[in-house]
This record gives sequence, C-alpha cells and structure tokens, in this order.
Amino acid sequence: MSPDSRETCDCCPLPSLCGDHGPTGLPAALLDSVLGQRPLGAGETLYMAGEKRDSIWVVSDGALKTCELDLEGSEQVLGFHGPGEVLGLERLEVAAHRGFAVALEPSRLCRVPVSRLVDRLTSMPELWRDVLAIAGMQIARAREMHRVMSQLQTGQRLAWFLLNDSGPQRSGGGCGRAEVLHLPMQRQEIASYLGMTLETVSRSFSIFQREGLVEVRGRRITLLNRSGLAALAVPQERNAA
Amino acid sequence: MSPDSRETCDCCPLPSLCGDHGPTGLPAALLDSVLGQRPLGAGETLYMAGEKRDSIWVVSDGALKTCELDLEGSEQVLGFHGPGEVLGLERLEVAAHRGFAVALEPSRLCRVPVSRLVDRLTSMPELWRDVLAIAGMQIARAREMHRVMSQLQTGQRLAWFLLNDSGPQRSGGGCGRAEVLHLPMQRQEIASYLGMTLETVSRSFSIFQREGLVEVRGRRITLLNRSGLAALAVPQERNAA
DNA sequence: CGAGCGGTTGAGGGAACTCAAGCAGGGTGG
DNA sequence: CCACCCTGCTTGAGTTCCCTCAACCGCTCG
Repeated sequence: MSPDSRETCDCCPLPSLCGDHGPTGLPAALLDSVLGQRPLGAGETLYMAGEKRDSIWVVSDGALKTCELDLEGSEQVLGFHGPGEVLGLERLEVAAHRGFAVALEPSRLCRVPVSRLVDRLTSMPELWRDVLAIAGMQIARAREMHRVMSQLQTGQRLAWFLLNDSGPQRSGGGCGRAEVLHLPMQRQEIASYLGMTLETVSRSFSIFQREGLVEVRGRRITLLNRSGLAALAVPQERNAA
Repeated sequence: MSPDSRETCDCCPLPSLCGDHGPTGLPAALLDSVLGQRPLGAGETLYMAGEKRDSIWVVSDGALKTCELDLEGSEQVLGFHGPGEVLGLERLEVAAHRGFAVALEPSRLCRVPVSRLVDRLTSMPELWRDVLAIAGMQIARAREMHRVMSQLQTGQRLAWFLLNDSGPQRSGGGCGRAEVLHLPMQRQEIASYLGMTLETVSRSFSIFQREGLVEVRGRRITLLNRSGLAALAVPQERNAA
C-alpha cells in the first residue's frame, strides 16, 4: 500500500505534506498552501455531512475514520486514515461533504484551503503531478478494496486488513516491520469497514489466536505469523491446518 | 453517478472528451491531446497486465471491463466502462498496468499519451481542474461501491447495479430515462463485479421478474418498476410484498 | 458496588455458495 | 433445412458460512 516510502519512515504510507516529518518526499510545495494545523481530540468531528467543503486535509498525526450514513441512520465506515493521508480529494467540484470524518484518537491535521490549492496548482505547474499521484493512489486503493470485498470471505478480509490496511501500521516498538499493532478503532468500526458483523470480527480474532497467528489483547494485536496470515488473505484457499 | 450531464445526452455519464459527441462539456482542451482513436472488437484487449502504461484512454463508444487476476488465475471484474469514461488515471506514476481491460462489445477509444497529458497540464493550467474532477469522481464512485458491497445483500446489490451502475445506461429506445437496458456483459461478469456467483445473479433476476420489477430476456432487461427496485437497493429493508 | 461500554462466546436460522442438471439460442456442417 | 454442439443462462438440492439474537465477561468510571 506504500508505493513510495523514500527517505521517510515506514510508518507513513505517503511522506507527510506537513513538514514535521523531516524532509518531505512529495509535495513540498503544498507546504506553503497550509493555512493552519488543527488539533482534534478523540471522537471529535473534522467535518460533517452537508458542511461546506472548503478545504482538503492532510493527516499529520493520529488516526481518523471517514463514514457515510445510510438511510437507516447506521454509519458505514469507508476508510481509516493515518499520518500522510489526504482527505477530501474526492468530489472537489461538489460544494458539500457527503459523509463525515471523526478522529479515532487525538490527532493533528493540516488544512489546505481549496482556493489556495487552486492558486498553487496554477502558479506551480509541477504540483498537479503530486496531487494526481495521490488521487490515483486513492483510486487504486479503492479498487483493491473492491477486490477484497468481492473475493475474500470474512476471516480472510480481516487477515488482509491486519497485514495491509490497518491504518498506517503504527507499531508499538519502532518503525520498521510492525509486529505489534495498536488498532485505533473498535471492532464495530472494523466490521463496518470490512462488511461483516462485530461478532464475526471478534470470532475471527479468536480463531487467529487459537491458531497461533496473532496474539489478541483488546486493540493490541501482535502478529506472530505473518506468512500464515498472508496465506489466509488469498481467495479460495481451504485451510487444512 | 452523472453529476454533470449538461447539454450532452443522458447516456453519457461524463460528456465525451473525444469531440464526436457534439460539444464537449468537460476537458475540451484534452481534445488536442488525443493522439488517435483505436477501434476494438468485442473481446479484444485494450491493455494487459504488465504492459507499459503510456496512455490513458477515453471511451468514445462501446463498453469495456477492467479486471485483475488473483493468485488462482480467476479474474475479478473491477469496473464496467461506457462512453465518456476515462481509463488508466490510477497509479499514473507506476510504470506498468496491474490489471487488464477488455472490450465487451465493439468499441472505440481515444488515446491520450501520458507525456502529452503532462505537456498539456503544464501549458494549460486550467486543465488540471478537469482531470482532478474526473479522478475525484472515480474515488467517489469507488467509495460508493465499497458501501454497496458492505451493507447490501446480493439481490439488493443487483437492484442497485441495474439502477445506478449498469454501464452508461444505454437504452433501447431513446436516450432519456432508459427503461430497457442492454447489458453488454454476461452474468459471470456481473457476479464477479458485485461479489456474488453467477447462479445468484440469475436467481435474483428471476425473483425480480416474478415480482414484476423487471422483464428479463437474456441481456435485455426491461425496468417495469423503478421505485420498487430502488426500494430494494437500500440496506436492511425486509420486503413484505 | 453497580452501571455502562466494548468485547467475547454460544445457539440457531437464513442467505448464498457449491455441485449438478437441464434449457435456450446461435452458429456450423452435414 | 435440420441435427448437432457449444456457450451462456436458468433451476434445483444440499451444505456452508455468517448473521441474528442473546448471554456473559472484564474494564472503567461514577
């Protein structure tokens, strides 16, 4: 999921645009477009459905979820977002937000006003390349999600999630090759994201643990057998063990 | 799915970029970037996995599917694409295609070399706005797909597909408010796209027909009760009728 | 201590998949 | 022209997976 982790730390799927991550790999030029940073407490809302869309946001620190409400009022989690990820690039031409974004833990975000982005893009023609790359990566990621939802069953989806998509792999002890995950979201939110129920998420965790693939202690997940998990995160495999 | 169907016909989700659709609503500037048109017979391949990605494509006429292969070799359909849609915008920075694209019926596409696109974008600063809008719409569409796969069960997904996503609503008799759909793809491909089996697709069609919602004759689907279908394409509803 | 929330576990049923026939239409060759 | 096959589609029977409903557990906080 991280096509481009040059000189920055592995935790960032994209080098941060905010400048507080050391030398920024990607749109250094965006730096000047940042109007201000916004801190957000756990559970606080970044934007709500119907609100005017006047900015895009770059996650500097923390983790958020983006959701939509269906007609019944239950929420559908559409994404989890960690440091370096860009929110709000979709439907820039539409005036209002369709969904909402909520911090899962204390977070900081950089605000880039759309108007400023537009100015930058016209005055600094190279920037569109970065923006287009980010947008393209989001498209590719969504297509991967489609693939996962289509051809994996629930346990396999969870394995895939742990390995590839559980936020920006914030590790417990160090950066590279995180073996301990601190999931910032609750079971219900994982379930919604992966199209299953929270009970099935819980059961799958227990099964993984019973089979020695992970150690589960609440939201702290220790990966004990990466390749075993990876073997699960593949379609059609009938696991004999 | 069609946020912007100004003076062009309803059949196009996006006004065509190719100029043979009358006045083009969106990136008229892209016109000059078109290197050439490419005709494609039914079943012919536009690009294959591993092939060098040197162009993006705009569907001028016809219909295509984009797919990826999983490890078992079975194909996963990730999208159907009709006139006006843009292929290849994702992962522009990656050199090779990850998946492949195949024509479902005789089609024509406009080729826009990436290098030409880059030139245009730098020399014509307004163009990025159109490109970003297209990319943003693709992100939004993929997120909608995620929502559908997460919270709808199979029959509901098919109803949603018929109403919202079955290609660019090529109608049988006229343009506006298509009541007759000519699906360019086969059941297997619908099934793959929607994450179900072809048997379930077939059964769902039969159920819809039995309930008077549609008339099914192979790939020719007549919508008899749009609102009834729409009521189905909603989560959780227990249909009493 | 009790309430409340997030998480786990169990029992039962229903939705959808798998396996397997059977059917319809289109093309080809006898 | 019709028998034939081949492919795509439909339908049926049995099974599996996962959802639903429900109880229970452990922790935090008042």
